[in-house]
Amino acid sequence: MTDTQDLDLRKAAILEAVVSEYIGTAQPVGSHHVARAAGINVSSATIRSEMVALEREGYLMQPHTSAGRIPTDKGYRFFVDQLTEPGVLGPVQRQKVSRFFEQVHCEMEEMLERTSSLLSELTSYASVVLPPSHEAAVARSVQLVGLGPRVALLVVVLADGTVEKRSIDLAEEVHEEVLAAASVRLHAAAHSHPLGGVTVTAASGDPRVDHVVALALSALGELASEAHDRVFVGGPSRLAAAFDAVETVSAVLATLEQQLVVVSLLRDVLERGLSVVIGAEHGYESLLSCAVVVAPVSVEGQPAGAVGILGPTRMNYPQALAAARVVGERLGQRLHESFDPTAGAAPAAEHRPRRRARGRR
Amino acid sequence: MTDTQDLDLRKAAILEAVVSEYIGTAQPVGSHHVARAAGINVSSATIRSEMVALEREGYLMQPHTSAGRIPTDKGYRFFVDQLTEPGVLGPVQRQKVSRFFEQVHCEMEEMLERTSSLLSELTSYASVVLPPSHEAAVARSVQLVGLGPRVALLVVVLADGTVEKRSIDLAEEVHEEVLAAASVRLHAAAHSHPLGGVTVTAASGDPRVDHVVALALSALGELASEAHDRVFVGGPSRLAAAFDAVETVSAVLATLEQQLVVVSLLRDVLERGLSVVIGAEHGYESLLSCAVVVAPVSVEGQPAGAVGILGPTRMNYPQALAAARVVGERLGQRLHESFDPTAGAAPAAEHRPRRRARGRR
DNA sequence: TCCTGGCACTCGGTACAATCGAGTGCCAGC
DNA sequence: GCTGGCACTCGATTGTACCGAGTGCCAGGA
Repeated sequence: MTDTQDLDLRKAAILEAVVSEYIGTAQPVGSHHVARAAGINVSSATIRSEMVALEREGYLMQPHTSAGRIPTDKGYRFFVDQLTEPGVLGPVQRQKVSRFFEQVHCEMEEMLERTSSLLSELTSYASVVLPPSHEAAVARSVQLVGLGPRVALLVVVLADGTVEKRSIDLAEEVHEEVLAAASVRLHAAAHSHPLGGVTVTAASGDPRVDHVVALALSALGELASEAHDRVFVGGPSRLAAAFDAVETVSAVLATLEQQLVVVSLLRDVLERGLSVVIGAEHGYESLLSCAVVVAPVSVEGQPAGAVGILGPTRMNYPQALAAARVVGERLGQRLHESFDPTAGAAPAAEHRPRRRARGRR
Repeated sequence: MTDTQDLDLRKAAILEAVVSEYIGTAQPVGSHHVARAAGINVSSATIRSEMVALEREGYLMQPHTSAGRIPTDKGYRFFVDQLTEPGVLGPVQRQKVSRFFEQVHCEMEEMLERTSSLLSELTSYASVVLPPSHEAAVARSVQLVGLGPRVALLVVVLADGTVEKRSIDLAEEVHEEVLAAASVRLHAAAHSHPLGGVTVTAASGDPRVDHVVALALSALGELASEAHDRVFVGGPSRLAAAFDAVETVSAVLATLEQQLVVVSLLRDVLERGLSVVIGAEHGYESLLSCAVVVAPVSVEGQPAGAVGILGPTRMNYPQALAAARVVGERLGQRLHESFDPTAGAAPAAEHRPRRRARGRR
């Protein structure tokens, strides 16, 4: 009964009209408006009866009798899945993207941060950028630096230019030389290895060194698994404009402040292979009135984080999908060019990426 | 005429009553309410005539005839300067602060970030934490790490545990050994020197090394001056609750997103030696309806950043002042204990800091 | 059978008046 | 110089009427 897959063609057209108009106006849409919409050639009366059916099937709802209809989450879902293809960015936006990726030249973090701003600017919603996981990242350098007599800092430089660190409590006082020796051993063991899989086989002659190395290794392990719980959130201020109830804004922002929640939301979406999550589809109560559009970022086919857009459920899906996809793709290329050691390093202004052409015209 | 300094005692009492009540209720305050307030022993009629005077002198205003009065920026200013002393934190809050500083144990950035959350939680406003400037920071380690054939990363570890980095474009391909040699020279030159004042005197034998060193030095200089344009903003979601117009929220958040603006605002306030800035007193139009409370953070008497609270002009100043002051002070101590090399490093759970006692009971 | 125009009905939004009440300014009197 | 009293203002609330967008239903026509 609720077989979703195919709504009768006319119903689909009506649903599309309702969603499109509601996205634009934020006002409940009445049968007359739908009748006037392009591609609909039946009277408003007919549309009314169809709308009753759509409502019964859960695609639409009425805020109150004698008002127009607004889409339900299910309605949006159908719209996104069946009625709309990715959409294309406008020329202005496309230019913004191009210019951005031509000009940006900086550390990883700053790049992600700015990408996040870009995405937010393109769509007028908040955006989220999830950095590549460190599990697979290759260490370029590992170093122990003494901070105090009993505190050392483990500094790891990854191939992508990221630097991670962690302070280590050395229960007892440790000599500079011991630290240095440990640092050398660590560097040798970790260099060019993925962060997750560093081991030190043989013991050195000095048990004090071994002790420090062991401590550092466990810290390294923690880094590998933990450190990627960061996201870059862009343009939260635009959320205030997208909603009208101040409490909604407050609740959504509060959720966005909890990086952990955002990270797991994004990961979850990615794992489920989705690109859009609407309203209650994710489990977060505070984000009930939000939708999230996600696009993966990949470097040479390997997953390397994601970009996301967070807006009201009545967001402009085609546009958001297009923006996320394009920015995700370009970001992947950019990461590849700038940071991947196998590539030609210094990024030139113009590079037509070698294609894996995807119906983008 | 507008001599501010002294309002007649009774006027001052009335002003105080109005401000206090308005801070609590956000409703215009009428003469009857004031008459009922503690410490006021005159009739509402008398108060009315005094209020007329206060309004004429610019301390109060009426949203419309036949409404109560609300304070102007000038009114708040007088309240803060003359009518209120710092205030004391409630026991619950004080406990939160203590527990926080006992438990927190992590890198600099995370500590600042969390401090920011703490401050926001204490006050229910947004908070801002300005990290210590790097100008004076002492380098613990300087390192060059090759990322690609023509790209190297300059990694600097500071005594406070901060790590800064900057990628360097080496116009031409550079050998690992050259990089290593340059790295060693840099480290020697920079170790234990303040970031701002690193120089390399003698040339090495190898011009290629010298070239790389020169590039790195200039990058180092940039780092010293630029890198501190960061702030940690906490609890922006609470702003949504503090204002009621959604556009205000949006404007304020947008301003908060521009780190640069926030940094210069804070620095400006610090330089002017103020601890409170109200409404139009700072020059930022978008923050017209905001007030900022700032407290310096100092480590052993040296300025080391600041903490700030950003809320509506009708914020609870005594509480905010107290919170900022206490957190700023504790943060300074904490930074000292954790990161200052001259101190006893490993921070134990209980340390009665040696005081510089300040009327805190 | 399905679509359509027509019709009665619903109900939120707006406009308007009446009322209420918190608050004011002014003034005569203590 | 303070106070109580009084007339007045004006936003907020309530009630009423009305408009109009929108609905559901139905009889008639392709």
